[in-house]
Amino acid sequence: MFIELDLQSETPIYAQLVDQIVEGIASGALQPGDPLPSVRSLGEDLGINLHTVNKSYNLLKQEGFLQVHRKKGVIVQPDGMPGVTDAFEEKLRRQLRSLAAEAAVRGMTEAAFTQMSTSLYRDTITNRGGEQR
Amino acid sequence: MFIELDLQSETPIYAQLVDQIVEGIASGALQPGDPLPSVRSLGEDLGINLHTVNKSYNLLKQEGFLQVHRKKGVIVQPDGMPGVTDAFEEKLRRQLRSLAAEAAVRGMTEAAFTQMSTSLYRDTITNRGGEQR
Amino acid sequence: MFIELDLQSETPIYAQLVDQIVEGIASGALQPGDPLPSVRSLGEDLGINLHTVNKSYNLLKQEGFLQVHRKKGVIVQPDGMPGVTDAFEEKLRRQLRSLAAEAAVRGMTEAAFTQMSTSLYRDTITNRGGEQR
Amino acid sequence: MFIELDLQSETPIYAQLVDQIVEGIASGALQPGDPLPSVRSLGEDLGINLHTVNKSYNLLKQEGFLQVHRKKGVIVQPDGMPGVTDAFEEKLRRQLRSLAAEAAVRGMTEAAFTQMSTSLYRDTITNRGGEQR
DNA sequence: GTGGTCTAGACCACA
DNA sequence: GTGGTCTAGACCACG
Repeated sequence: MFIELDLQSETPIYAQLVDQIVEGIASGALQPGDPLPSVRSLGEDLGINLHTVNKSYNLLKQEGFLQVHRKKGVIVQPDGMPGVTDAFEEKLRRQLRSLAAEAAVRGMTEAAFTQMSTSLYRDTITNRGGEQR
Repeated sequence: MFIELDLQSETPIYAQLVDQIVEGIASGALQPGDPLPSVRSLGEDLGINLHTVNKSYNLLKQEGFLQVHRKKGVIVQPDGMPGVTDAFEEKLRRQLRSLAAEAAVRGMTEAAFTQMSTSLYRDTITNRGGEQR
Repeated sequence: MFIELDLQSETPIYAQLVDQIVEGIASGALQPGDPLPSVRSLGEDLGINLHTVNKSYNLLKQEGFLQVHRKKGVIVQPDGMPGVTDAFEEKLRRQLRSLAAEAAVRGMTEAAFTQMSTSLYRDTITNRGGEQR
Repeated sequence: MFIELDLQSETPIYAQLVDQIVEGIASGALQPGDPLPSVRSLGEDLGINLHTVNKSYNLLKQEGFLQVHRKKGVIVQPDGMPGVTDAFEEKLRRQLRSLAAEAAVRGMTEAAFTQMSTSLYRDTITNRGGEQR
């Protein structure tokens, strides 16, 4: 597994898990249709409570990133990922604004900020072979 | 006052306040040396408890954005804002990575993501006379 | 518990608690990785409010002496204590200078002052097996 | 005047003033019998409230470091400084213990700590020509 | 059950 | 009147 959790972090474990799975999909490490470990086995692997894993899976299902199949178990959404919803754009705006403001106050230039955003975007999709829409 | 809080939001009130003050500094609405309202009056204005305001002020003091002056009360840091610390860069990286990943998965292009980052950065510093690029 | 508070003292309770915990770590009574009581139980034990305990814990967390672990609760920093930071050296200097000055004015000799410093340093690390000199 | 105040400091202004005057006496800059500025003029010089100066002077009078003469005004104690009282020794112990503990935890050696104490003691009495009891 | 957050009301030191 | 401290009681997210 490519998942790393920081138990000292302020961000809840379930949220870290959600993030890492999304990053896994973005990078191509997880392809549409790919199966995910069962709640129980992943919980064991990571040394965390299975309720926590469950919470992450449920959130990702609600968002449309995962599907829960009665037979195949939990798999990565095979029928196309959800697009840019209003809710997401709103969240993106809010967080970017906050980060940009602090960056500006700390003297980070626009160029540096933009550069960082771009390079982090690129990093996340490294393994996808550029089949970017 | 230019501060707007969403009391229903899941992000803590004190964190929203912190953000808004930082954005105020970034935009130039709050200049170095400017006094901030007392915890009591701001709390009253915003309809929140003074302890909540206090928590925000203290966080900003720790970060070096505010000073508690024995005569002037709470003021915006007059002696130069803190630079880009390791801690901030780390936070920036972590959050940008997470946002970029979800954006990519949802089909937002690199150009769109970069564009959004840049424009939000610009928005935050509109009132500052562009003495930062 | 080895903690004694003087509720009548002019030094805030939370500061006394901070001191005592640091002394506990120095003496070896608290080892890296050791769990601390929950804010509730310690508060009850000491007859103080849990928020006061919380404040102490948070200060110690900021300084890097404690960690808030999502599974183990609050524990003594297991990954190496913070070193001699500029801020600490500054504080040390300021306080020692003040104490030394008053001691000198009151006729305490350099030898007596030095002797007292040394012996108090030794006292604090008695139980640590001398792996620090 | 050799007095410097830090209005951003956590230590109250009156306490800083007390400290600096004691250090002045320790260093010999203020000799027994020397007059101190009036409450009013010192307050003006330092840009602080005269009540604050008053508080400092009163504390120092209580401790026996100053005398208030009806004619000469405020002067440095000419009839011998107060010795090492129980209260002072207690205060000294408490603060040194606290500092020593934190120093030890941060990895400062006994030698370094002792060295620092000694050198700060020496610094305070530099200008006194060694007429140390 | 844990820490985090928020509210509320009170006292005090400080300036 | 200001911030700092302490107490108290409540709700919530987390695991």
